[in-house]
Amino acid sequence: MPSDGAPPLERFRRYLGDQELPATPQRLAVAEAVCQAAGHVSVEDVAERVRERGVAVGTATIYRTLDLLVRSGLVRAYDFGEGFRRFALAERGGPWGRYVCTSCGRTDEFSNDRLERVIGLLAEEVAFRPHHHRLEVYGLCRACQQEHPLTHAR
Amino acid sequence: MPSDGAPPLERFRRYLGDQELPATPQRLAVAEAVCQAAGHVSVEDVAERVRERGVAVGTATIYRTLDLLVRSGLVRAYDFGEGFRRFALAERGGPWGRYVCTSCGRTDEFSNDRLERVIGLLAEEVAFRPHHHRLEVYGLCRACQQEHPLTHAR
DNA sequence: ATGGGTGCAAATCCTTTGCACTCGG
DNA sequence: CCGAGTGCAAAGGATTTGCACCCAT
Repeated sequence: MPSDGAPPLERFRRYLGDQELPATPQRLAVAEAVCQAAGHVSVEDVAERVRERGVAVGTATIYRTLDLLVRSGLVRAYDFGEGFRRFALAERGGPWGRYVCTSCGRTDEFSNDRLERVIGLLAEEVAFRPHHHRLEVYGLCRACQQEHPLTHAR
Repeated sequence: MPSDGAPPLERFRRYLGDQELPATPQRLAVAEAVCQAAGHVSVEDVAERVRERGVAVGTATIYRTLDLLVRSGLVRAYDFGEGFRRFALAERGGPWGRYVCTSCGRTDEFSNDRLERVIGLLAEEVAFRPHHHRLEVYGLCRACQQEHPLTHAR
């Protein structure tokens, strides 16, 4: 149910309406900040974006609104092991896989239909109904395969 | 290079030797606690296990030793979004996938050769050399598909 | 004696919570 | 006037760090 044809912000408005929650300027500003961001934003990123648009929103409200966005299914929370969470629009068809270089830390996103299909089939075998998934592949990126023979990162 | 035929503790000893680091009783106790644990242990779990064996180890040392274990490649750190990290032996052939029920929170581990092969092939296409990977599939477990039409969890 | 490892406690950092204030109805 | 949403600051938890102490070399 997280996705249909309407623009993200409109969907959020609708969600708020359904839940009998007021669509305050702060909530909309936070939602807009996350929706217009390219990748996975941190709470700090959101605060910065919101501030740039001239809207003052307290940290607590940002966290509370992100929670709403996640509950609404519009946004998804990620934990990349950085010690804090990131948030991103839960676009249907968006990338759900990442290559993480354990040497330089650089990451690259991807997604693949065949892989997705295999995952779905496997889930079906154990009667699990998948909603979405996330794959992290750790290893060495092209550049680091030649340099550093071995290094690690937090 | 994380895996060969030797028992885990022995490999850790070897790693410490290679790095010119002393194999102190605390380090070995922590390593043993993680190696003998069945699943993914938290720092608190480790502290408890170590204490049960009558060895006194400070929290800081547990964290420092876990860091060493991760660097050695023997142990892997996981972040299941619980707000703290878990650690587990990086066994070759161990499960690397998880079904996470977004309704009841229950998880189930798995791994699959075919899937692994597809992942390897995809990585090869972009010249990424995978070392290990982790797949998280979110959705509804068999039980929750019937009850709660929709619920969410942190 | 010397360098490193440890343990304790203080310090950090992200996130949540308590509470008084404000605004719209 | 009332209830909900906010912002601030304090609280909470996990993890890291500073520093004195202790041990093995």
